[in-house]
Amino acid sequence: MIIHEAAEMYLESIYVLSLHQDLVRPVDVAREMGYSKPTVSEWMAKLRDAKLVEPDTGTGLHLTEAGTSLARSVYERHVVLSGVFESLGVSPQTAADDACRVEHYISDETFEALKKHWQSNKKSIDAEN
Amino acid sequence: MIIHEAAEMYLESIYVLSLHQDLVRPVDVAREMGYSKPTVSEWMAKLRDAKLVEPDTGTGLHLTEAGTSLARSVYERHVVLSGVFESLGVSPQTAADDACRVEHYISDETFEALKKHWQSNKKSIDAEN
DNA sequence: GACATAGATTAGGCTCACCTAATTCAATTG
DNA sequence: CAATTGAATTAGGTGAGCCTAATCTATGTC
Repeated sequence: MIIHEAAEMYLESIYVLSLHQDLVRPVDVAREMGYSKPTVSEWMAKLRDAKLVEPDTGTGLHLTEAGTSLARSVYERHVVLSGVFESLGVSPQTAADDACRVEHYISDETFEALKKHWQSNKKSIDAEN
Repeated sequence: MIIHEAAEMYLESIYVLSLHQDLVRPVDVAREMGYSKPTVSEWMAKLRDAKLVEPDTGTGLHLTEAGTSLARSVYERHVVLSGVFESLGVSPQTAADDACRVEHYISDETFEALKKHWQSNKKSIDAEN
């Protein structure tokens, strides 16, 4: 399975929900993402086939190791990109919305460059205070 | 017609081709974008309906005023975003590829913030030399 | 133990943005 | 002027990613 924007969103959603609650069910993902339950159900099957979500255990959704690592890196992009945008003066809401789309489309090379730049920027701002 | 990524790409392609040649035909757009002629043909009809491309004049494709202004602003995003990425050390090819996708997904607010930052950065680099 | 309710899945359908194959149309050449 | 070639369009089709309606399953309540 080639991982596209949509798949990354489902993984990220499961991951983020799991940071706040210990039981993550398809219906929670559906609510969070604003999609119907059947849509989420289909996707969970695809993600299980792709070994990114554990086969049904009866205790909610669980990412596999591969799924976790993918979700984590998408989420890291989200955090860093929002941070970059906010540090340029963009409002938090807009920064988050834009990060949410851009996080799926940017290459590793560009992401790493932005991250590096942002981190050194943060350092120099921290140093000022 | 709500303008999506795809529509913006067709407009941008017509615009960019017209910078280099005086006759821009659907077949040129198809070659440039790597799509089939029927796909381009359909889209030209949609863009004509949306008053973004002039009704067939027999002298190739021409953007309307609205089409030109839209295409120009997408192209500006492309140029600025590539510039931002390259100024962070990203290779020109990757910077262009990423700009090509990101240009359609970023809000005005974030784009303007990036542009401003990039311009002031350029100035300070220029000042050093 | 029957019933209501919440969650999950199945079946079937829709739109979007692409495709190929076939056709039409116009210009160019033998 | 008939034949060829290149461009444009029409017709029909595909896959991705969503949807609703209906059904199945489990859980909690009287």
